[in-house]
Amino acid sequence: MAAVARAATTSDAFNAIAEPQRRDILALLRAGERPVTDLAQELGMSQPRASKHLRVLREVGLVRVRGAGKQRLYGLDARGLRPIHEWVGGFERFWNESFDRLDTYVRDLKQTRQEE
Amino acid sequence: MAAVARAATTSDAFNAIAEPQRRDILALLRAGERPVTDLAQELGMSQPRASKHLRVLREVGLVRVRGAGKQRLYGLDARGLRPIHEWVGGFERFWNESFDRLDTYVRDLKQTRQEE
DNA sequence: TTGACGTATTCCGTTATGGGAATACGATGG
DNA sequence: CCATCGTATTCCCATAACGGAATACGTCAA
Repeated sequence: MAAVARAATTSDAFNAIAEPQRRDILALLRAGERPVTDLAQELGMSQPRASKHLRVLREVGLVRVRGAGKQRLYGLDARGLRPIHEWVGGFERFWNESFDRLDTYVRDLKQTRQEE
Repeated sequence: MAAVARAATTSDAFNAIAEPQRRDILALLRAGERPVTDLAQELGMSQPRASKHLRVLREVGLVRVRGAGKQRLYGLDARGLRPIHEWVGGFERFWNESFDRLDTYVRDLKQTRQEE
């Protein structure tokens, strides 16, 4: 426990949605609650895997579980996505406006020789 | 090269912005182009570290570099954030609407005993 | 050329993540 | 109580990812 290594982890919404499969799960859940098996099958992944992803999603609060008899129904709790939407939204004017500036870059690149 | 292990990597915008420090960098760049040293200092991180983060951001296309004499100026290219904004936006109605549904959950939790 | 400055990269160590397989749990129906 | 279904967890592996420190590069000035 000397070096710090990886700083953050899969403990916030940003990280949670960085995983494609988790995004898929969230997307599916918009249609309504679903048991793990359902999701796993629909997404073509093993049940354990789906469970793991759901765990992460649950820990960050993007998903809720509800026991329904023998099953456990997972449901979406999108509130955690709002901060993300807002953060990204803070760049909205840039992805429209930035073209002028980009032209400058592009022009420059021809002599700067972009590495890689 | 048997087990696949981690599927995706830090090769897309979603992953890029999963890192708090990279988000900070992007935020700073909204003010305009900046050399690495500047960013590093302002964010209280070492120069190598800043360079590494900028590399990731560059590889996903969220940032552009431009050689300016002895320096290299980094600039924002927010276009890559748009898809993210849209994806997350797809959940907008849920973080407002979902309260009704949440009530159901909450009511249920009292008997289901949410683990952890 | 040499030196200096600004910046990128490499090497190393640590951590954590995603996946697979097997297994442990929990609840329900007999 | 037992078998079973649905689901979560554990164990293990391979890999990638951050961080730090040292170092290699590239460019410009003298």
